[in-house]
Amino acid sequence: MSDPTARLDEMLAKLRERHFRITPQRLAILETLAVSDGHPSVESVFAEVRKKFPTTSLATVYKTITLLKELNEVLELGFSDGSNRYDGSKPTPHPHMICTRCKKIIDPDLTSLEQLTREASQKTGFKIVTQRLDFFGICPECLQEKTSG
Amino acid sequence: MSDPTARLDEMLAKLRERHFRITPQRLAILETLAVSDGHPSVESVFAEVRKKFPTTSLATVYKTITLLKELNEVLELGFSDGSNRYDGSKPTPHPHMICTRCKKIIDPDLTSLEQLTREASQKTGFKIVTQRLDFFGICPECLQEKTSG
DNA sequence: TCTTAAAAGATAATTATTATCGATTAGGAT
DNA sequence: ATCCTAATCGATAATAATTATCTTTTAAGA
Repeated sequence: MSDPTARLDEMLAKLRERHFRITPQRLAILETLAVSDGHPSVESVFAEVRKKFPTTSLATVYKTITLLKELNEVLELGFSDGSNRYDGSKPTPHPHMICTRCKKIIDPDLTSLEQLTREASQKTGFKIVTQRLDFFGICPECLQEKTSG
Repeated sequence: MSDPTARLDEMLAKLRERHFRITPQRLAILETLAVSDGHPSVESVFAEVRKKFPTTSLATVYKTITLLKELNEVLELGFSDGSNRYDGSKPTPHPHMICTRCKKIIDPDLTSLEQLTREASQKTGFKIVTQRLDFFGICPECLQEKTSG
C-alpha cells in the first residue's frame, strides 16, 4: 500500500494546479479516499465525512468523486448492480481480487498482465488505452471458515 | 464465432431440462441472443423481438435474460453507467475488446490469460471462480478514420 | 475586508432495473 | 382434442443509484 499522506498531497496538488477550491468537505472526502485501502463505496465515504461535517450532502460526495475521476486521482470500480467502489490510494487501473463472500477487494501484483495486454493489442489491432480486470472468488480467510453464511 | 443454430438448441435444451416454458416471446429473445455476435443491449433485443411480436413487454425481455443468466446461457457485460450488453453466442466468461469510439465489442483469443489467472491465484491464495477482463481503446477501423467524431 | 464565481446543501429529476398483479397461455393430464 | 393450472405475459408502479437544479454559502484572489 502507498503512503496515505503522500496520496493526499498529490490530490491536493492536482486540485490547486487546476484551481479547484479546497473546501473542508472536499478535504475530508480526499482524506477518506487517500487513507482507506478497502475500496470504499460512496455511502461509506459519505458516512465517514458526516462524522466530521454532519451537514454534508450526498451530492457533494458524488460531485467530488466525479471531479477526482476526471483528474485521474481516484479509480472507479463500477459494478452493474450499482455497488460501485472507489480506490483513492492507487488511482491507476490495476487488477482486483474480489471475494464474493465477504466482499473484500484486494490488489494483486501480476507481472504477466503486461504480456497479456501486448497479446491483445497485437491480435486485434486495437490501440489499448486502459483496461479492467477483476477476478471473483473466495479469499483465503473465507476459505478457512468451516460454516458458510 | 460459434454456430447460432447450435447455440439456440443448447438454450432450448437447458430450458426444457429445467421445465421452463418455451413461449413465442422467449423463443424470439433466445434467437436474437443466439444469432447476434455484436453483444446487444436489452433495448436492442427488445426492439428486435418487437418486430415479430409487437406487444412484447420490456419486462419480459428482462425476465428472460435474468433467467438465462441463472442458467449460464448468456453472459452479462455490466457497466456502471447502465449500458449493459449481453453475449448469448459465447456465454462463458472471456475477455473483451471495447472500442470507446464506435462502442463495438469483439472477442479476442488470448492464450496467456490462463497463465495470468494461475499467477493471481498463487499470489493471493484466492480460489478463483470467474473473471472479467475488458480492454478499452480504439479499434482498427476507427483508427483509420481521418476525422474524429 | 470585499467581491464573486465556485461549491455546498436540499431536493427534484432521471434512468435502468425490479416488483406487482390481473390476464393470458404452454404443456401435461384426461 | 379439450381441460386445467401454474407459469408467463404485459402494463405499470416501485426502487435505487446517480445526476440536475437552484438557492445559499464560502474559498480565495484583489
